[in-house]
Amino acid sequence: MTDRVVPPTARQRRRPTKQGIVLSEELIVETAMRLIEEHGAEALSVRRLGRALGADPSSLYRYFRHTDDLMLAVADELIGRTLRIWRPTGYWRADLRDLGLRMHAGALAHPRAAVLSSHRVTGRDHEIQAVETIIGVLRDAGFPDAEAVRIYHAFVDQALAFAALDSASTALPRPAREAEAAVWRATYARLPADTHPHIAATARHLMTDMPRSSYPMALDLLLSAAAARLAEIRDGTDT
Amino acid sequence: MTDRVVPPTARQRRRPTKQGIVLSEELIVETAMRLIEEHGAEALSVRRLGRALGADPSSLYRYFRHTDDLMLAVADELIGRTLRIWRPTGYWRADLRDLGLRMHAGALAHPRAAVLSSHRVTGRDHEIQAVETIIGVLRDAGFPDAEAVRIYHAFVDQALAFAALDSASTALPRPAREAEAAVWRATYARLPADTHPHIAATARHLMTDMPRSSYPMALDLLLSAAAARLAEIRDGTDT
DNA sequence: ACCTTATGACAACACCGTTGACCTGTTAAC
DNA sequence: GTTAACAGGTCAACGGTGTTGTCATAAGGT
Repeated sequence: MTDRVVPPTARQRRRPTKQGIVLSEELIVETAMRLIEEHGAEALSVRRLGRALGADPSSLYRYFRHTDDLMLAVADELIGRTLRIWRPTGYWRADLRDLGLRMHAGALAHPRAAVLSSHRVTGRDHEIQAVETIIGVLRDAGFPDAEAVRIYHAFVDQALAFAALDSASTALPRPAREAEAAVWRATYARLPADTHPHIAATARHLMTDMPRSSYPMALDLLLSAAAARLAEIRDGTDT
Repeated sequence: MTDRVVPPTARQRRRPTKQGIVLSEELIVETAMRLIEEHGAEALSVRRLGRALGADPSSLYRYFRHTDDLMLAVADELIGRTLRIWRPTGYWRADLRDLGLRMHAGALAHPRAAVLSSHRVTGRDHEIQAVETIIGVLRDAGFPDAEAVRIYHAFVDQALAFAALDSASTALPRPAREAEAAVWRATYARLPADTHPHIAATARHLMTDMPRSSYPMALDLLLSAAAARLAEIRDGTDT
């Protein structure tokens, strides 16, 4: 290995693969996202990606230092796509609710990117734009700076965290999912009321609620708590 | 492969490994947890676990059908340990806050178990006990059944989701973590106010808040939203 | 003492990420 | 045009992974 690492943006001398395709960072990221969306997150490997691109796996290391680097590029593209289809209305709570649901939906297919982008800073364009936008919504709504940052942080992490969590269950093959439901019925729905009164009393609700994602509920709770804080702040300031 | 699968609880004929140790489900789970806690979640592999136990890796498949099965056993043991050191005081909000923090802390070292236990039902003792306990706290506080289940679900998933998310950053080696902080300083702290006014205005807060886990904030938001709902419910019922 | 069989061991399969060495087409300079 | 440099694609290998088919043997019941 001489340098191998990535020359940044200006590549010249692009030579086509044996199979005739010309690599580029965008093409690689697009192909990776397509593979993930079509065959699930765990179906992405450097070798499979190389095969899909018609290139030797090791070629990709001319563009990304490791797989994490590639996933960070995927994450930034994901942020970009999400922001692009989001239209703020000016009502902060509705806007954040919409954005949260969109982030969750987008990240659901890309859990690895979601986890990475929560603790790695890419410093890429889309990421910066997202931070600016969300903090802007909160500050414009009237949250003081420190509070805006804390709510921003909880909001983003919650969307990403639930997406990563929920992706594990949506990735489960259908028969396995039905097996899970069967365990619920076989175990929890049959616990006697004298040893497990609370489960027995709520078994009906458990069986309908547990197979669904709890993210919408968690999001609404977060937003209404934020609204309550904002009301307090306004009262305290105005009066 | 004849049957291989797991004979349930009653094993007879236990024969020691070549290195003289006698396997058992508990010993395997304990050893797995020890390995994870000592060397990180990604350090656990069937082969390493076998080595640590003084057994051939394939022997473990007499006790667990796949790695997920093992992780589910780890998850149940984790729930057990967490519940065991938790002492409810009777104040639902304080109790749930304490439990949430403990679950988060416990699962932080076992992210894979956390993710699995959120969407796979083990039906094991500790899991059942945890469900009964938490729903009990909520119902005793006065939440109606449907609401208690929804809040339970959001509460548990939030603790597990943030644990899985946060574990990725705590697992990061120290130099890498410092590199992240450097990116924050180099990129976000220097964005000019005319193009990125909100980031510029809050840069100071971002730099102190972002490296920390947002789970405590998210937990408090969830609990205060729940408290507000409870107050509404009580008012609506009483008056 | 024998027979059955549960259970541990072995070897193999098909993957994985990553890297050092090599080779060649493209480009820029002459 | 010719040539020389080198970016970037390719090859082969390393050391890992989960998992399974087959075999051998010690433990337990009779």
